[in-house]
Formats: sequence, C-alpha cells, structure tokens
Amino acid sequence: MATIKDVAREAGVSVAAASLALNGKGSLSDETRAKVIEAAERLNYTPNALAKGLVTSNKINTIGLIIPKPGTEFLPFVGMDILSGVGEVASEKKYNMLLDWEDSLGGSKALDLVQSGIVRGLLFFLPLNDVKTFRTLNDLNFPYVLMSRPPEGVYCSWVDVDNVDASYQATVSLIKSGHTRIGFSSPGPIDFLVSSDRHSGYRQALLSHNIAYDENYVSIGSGDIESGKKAMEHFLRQKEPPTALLAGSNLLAIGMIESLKEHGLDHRDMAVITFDDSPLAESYGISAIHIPTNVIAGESARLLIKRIANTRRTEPESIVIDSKLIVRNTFVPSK
Amino acid sequence: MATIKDVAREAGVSVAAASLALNGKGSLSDETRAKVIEAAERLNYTPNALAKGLVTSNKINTIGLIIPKPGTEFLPFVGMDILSGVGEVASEKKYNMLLDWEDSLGGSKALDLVQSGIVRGLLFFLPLNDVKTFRTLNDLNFPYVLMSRPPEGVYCSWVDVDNVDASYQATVSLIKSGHTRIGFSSPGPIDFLVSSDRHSGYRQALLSHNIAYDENYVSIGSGDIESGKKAMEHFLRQKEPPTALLAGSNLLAIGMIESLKEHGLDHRDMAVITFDDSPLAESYGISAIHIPTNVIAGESARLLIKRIANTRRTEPESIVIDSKLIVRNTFVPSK
DNA sequence: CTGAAAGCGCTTACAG
DNA sequence: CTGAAAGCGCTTACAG
Repeated sequence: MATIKDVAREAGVSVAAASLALNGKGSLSDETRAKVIEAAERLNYTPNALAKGLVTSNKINTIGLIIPKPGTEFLPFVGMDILSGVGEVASEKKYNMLLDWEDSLGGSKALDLVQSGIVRGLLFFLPLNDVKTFRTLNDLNFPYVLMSRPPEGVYCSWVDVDNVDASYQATVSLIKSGHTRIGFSSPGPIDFLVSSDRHSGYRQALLSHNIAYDENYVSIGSGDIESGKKAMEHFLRQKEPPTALLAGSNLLAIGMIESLKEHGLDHRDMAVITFDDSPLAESYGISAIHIPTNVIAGESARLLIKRIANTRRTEPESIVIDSKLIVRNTFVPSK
Repeated sequence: MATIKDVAREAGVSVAAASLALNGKGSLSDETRAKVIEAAERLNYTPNALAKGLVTSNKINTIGLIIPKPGTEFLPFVGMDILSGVGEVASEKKYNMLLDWEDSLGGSKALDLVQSGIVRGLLFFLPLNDVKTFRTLNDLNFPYVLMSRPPEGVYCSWVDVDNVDASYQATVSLIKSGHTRIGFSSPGPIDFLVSSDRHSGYRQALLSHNIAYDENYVSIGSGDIESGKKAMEHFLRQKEPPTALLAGSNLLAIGMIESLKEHGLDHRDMAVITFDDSPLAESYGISAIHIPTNVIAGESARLLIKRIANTRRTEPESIVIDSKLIVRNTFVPSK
C-alpha cells in the first residue's frame, strides 16, 4: 500500500504539500496539485482512514450489531425492526452502526471486531448460545448488551420481553376460551433461548390448568412457511388434533393456515396465535403476541451507549419490555 | 476524554506499562497491573479505536451501505436480500459493513461517512434522486456503486436489472393472454427511478400493442398492504375496471388481493403480477417478476471492492442482471 | 507558494 | 519486571 510519503516522493514535493493537494486545501500552484494527484493515481494511493481519522475527528463512535444471518428464516419484519430501532438511537447519539453476523467458518466475528478496535460496543440479537464469546467480553470489560435473556452462566446487560410470561398468558387465554388441546410449534430448536422460554411458558400454563403436556402437540422446525405446512400436517395426523396452536413465527403461522385451507378447514377448526406481530399477521387476521422489537432494539442501543460512555465497571442492567396479545379473527373460542 | 497517558500518570507507571496492563500482555507484576486498571476505571478511560487500529491492523476495510429507512414501506424481504448479498461478499473480502440511511434532518450521512474517513467506499440502494451527493463523490473520486440505474446527469457505476424491460415483458405477457385493460400500481412517486422505469416499460408495452394508455388505470401510493387495498378500490370504481394489474410491491399485491376478496372477487376476475418475488408472493400464489436482489447486492459489493482496490481513475462500469417472470395461479388468461 | 516539525493516541521491540 | 523511544499515516499551524 502506497502512503502519502510515497506520493510526495513520487511527485517531488513535501508530505504536507501532498496532503494539501489531495484534500483540495491550502494554496498550492495548479501545477503542484496536478503533479500530486497524478502521482497518487500512478501509485494507486488510497488514504489510510485510521490515520486520517486519528488526526481529524480523533474518535470513532461505532457500535456493532450482530444478528443471525439474514434470510427468509430470520423473520424479515423483525429484522427491519431491529435495524430501525438500533439505527434510530445510534443516529441520535452520533454513533455509526456496523452490521455483521457469525458465519459458519468458526472464529468469532464479534471478537474480531473488538480486537480490531473498530467498535466501541456490541449488540447481540438472537445470538447462538455462545457463552465463550460473552465470557471473553466480560473479561475484557468490553461493553455489550443482549436483545434477549442471557444464556445460562452469562452475567450481562440485556433487554427483552418476558417470553415465558407472554407465552403463558397467550396459552391461558386459549384455555379460558375453552381449548384443552393446544399445540406449540417452535421455529427453532428448543434450546434456543427464545424458544425455550416460550415453550416453558406454554407448558406451565397447561400444567397450572391441569392439562397434561403432550409431546405430540409440540412440533419443532424452522421459521418459514414450508415448515408451518409440515407442522400442520403433523398436527392433523394426530388422533385428536389440537384445536388451537401457538406458532413461533409469522411465516410459520401462515404456512399452518395455508395448510389448513388445503384440508378444507379454517380458523374455526384451529385457532392460531403467532409470536411476533407484523403487517402480515394483521393482513392475515392472525392473533399475535405483539413484541415491540423496535423498542427492544432502541432500548438496547441506549443502554449500550450509556455503558460505553461510562466504563466504570458497573453492574449489568436489564430491562424488561411489555408484550401484549392482540386478538384477531383466527383466535376463536373452541367449538 | 482520558488517554493512556493520563492513565499511566494516574497509576504512576510508564505509558508502555499501562498499555501492556490494559491489554493483558507482557509480564507485569500483578500489583502494577491492578494499579493501572484501577486508574483506568477511575478516569473512565476508553481506548481510542483509531489510534489502536492505526498501530495494529493499520487499515480499516469498511464499506458503507446506504438504504432507505427500514420499515414496513421498504419491503422487508428485499431489505434482507440486500443485507445478505452485500454482507456475504464483504465478509469474503474481509470488509466490514456499515449500515445507514439518510434521515430527514437534511445534510448527507453519506458525505459525513466519507468525510470521517471511516468508509472506503459506498453502496446505495434505492437512493433519493440525490444528484448533488453523487456529484460530490465524483469530484472526490470516491468509490461508490448504485444498486439501481443512476439518476439523470450522474455518471457512475451501477448494478441493476433492466426495469423497463422487465415491466415491458410482464405487460406483454398479460396482453398475449388476452388482457387489454391492464392497470399499474406504483409503490412510490413515478419520479423514483425504479417506479419511473417500470411505468415506462408498462406504457411502452401498451402502446406497442395499440392499447391506449389510460391514467385511470394507474395508481400511485406507498408500498404497504393498506395502500394496495386503496388502489384496488380505485380500480374497481372505474366504469370498466382493469382485468389485470401490475403491482409495484408484494405487500401492495397482497393488499389488492385482500380487497378483491372483500368484494367477493378473486384472481379470475383480476390477474395480478407483482414486482419482486418473495416467499410471501409464493405463498399467496402471486405471479411475480423475480428480481434477484441478493445477486444485485453481491455484484455491487464486488464491483465496489474492486474499485476501492484500484483507485486509478477508471471509467464507471455497469452490470445488468437478468430478471424473470414467474407465473403462478393469480396470473390467468382474461375471461 | 512550499517545507520541516509537531502531534493525534496507541503498541511494540529494545534496553536495562 | 519496567521505561524510553520509535513509529503507525496522516494533518495542520508555523516559518520561510
């Protein structure tokens, strides 16, 4: 990589003159300026952002946002909410937002970012149960906030809804409407934090109302439409299919309803409540547990930036955001 | 802001020792290490990322991605495709991805990013017709690539599908199926680049098949479901409603179909083709002009990184990606 | 109109 | 085990 020194030498001027010419500042002769620019192009010179930044702005306020790899699996609406929630606050506080996700190659992108010194704090959405990374961050006293309850054994700041309770309440409302055969479909392995919490809220609601927990009423897949169809097939195959379902994602719920239609059935045969509300759920008339993702994202960013500004080794903080059940027409009393 | 010098002074050690202590390196006595860490906390010290980066990695490979403000208007699936397309290539080439959008406060975030030296190149998706920003970037010879045909008067690198042609082909296929009353609904003002191209492809197809262009068959709104419903209301209000529609976005199309249902009609009464394919369009059975957004995104990133690596003032390049019409059951011959 | 020098905040050999 | 010094690549007063 050519440096400004190389350019100056090549152009036969001082480093200062080269800098001035390259930035269109100072009063240089057109000739000098031209010589420098030409030399820069010849050497394929690109200025070093770090050095430039060090000497000009003298600081770089960037937070890193680590999300799951974007795709259809990762519910698009939720993704957009995360981005806008974090982005809004970042922008307000004059922070840049670096976006990244772990790839499967191993190694921790998050730790690399920290190492490179490019980010001053990290925000994690739906992280893998990556206890090791979090432990390392703790050791370094590096600021980070999870947009989810932390995994077992990790002591850190986080912002989330109470997924256990949300799931519990939704299940109870189904029970109160007269449903006793209630299914649960998870968009990911139960040992994902979110899935695990929602599953246990569901289970607790059943047990506390003297309804036996039945493994046949639980389906585990991914979060897409296809997976919803498969789940519905599974449920309908039971001797006594459930009369109501908790769907782990919007697309899952849509797949289920599509499959229901294909069987000549509709929401009167099977009530559906989905986790995560979205324009899609609204359009489909699916009852939803509204989780204000953009608020979670915004508050996490706010908390992170607060912690960056204050490096005193303070106790982790956590914020629990309210969720609420929105009843639409696919949530109907049991026949 | 406290610097490492302050910390060293406060701890009564040399700057070098402070650095070593803070990074857990070298062989220092536990006592020294503790003194330094304590001093750092007392002074609320946070290391300067720029200086650290300058001395360690010595360069910062970051590209900035400027998108419209995320929200329901900005079709979520497209957004995720952009992110994954750019992210994939960035990651492969060891570049970080900075995400941002213009806010309404005026001033150009893009230019700020360039100024701060934090990004080495810029990628624009669906930019406003911001000719001034692009001109400034040209003057600075700063690398950038548009994921769309450039606006009038801007000479730069870009990657996109041929929206005029895609729209033309879709319209022609409707005409060939026997439709003559064909509507067009735009998710944004026609002077948006994309909308404008699609509108003119639509119009050209009509004219070249001797079908009169009728303003009543054109609706302009936003890209959400609600807007789709309104558009459909508008079309149904016509004396002779269209028998086929080009919808500018998936959500728009869904809104239209919902509205159609509310009127007791279905796809046999009104064929719908939507721009942008997605799992949603697939699930709804909506015919779609599949635009490989992730490919556009990936190729843009690749082109940008190539241009960053080679600052020689080279001619702008452009890449046109193929789109294709995917026929599903809401695209039916005219009755 | 241009050059020599100081300095941005940090890290890392190198002496001691 | 610790300190003094050089250097990362740049910019900006300050002399001339």
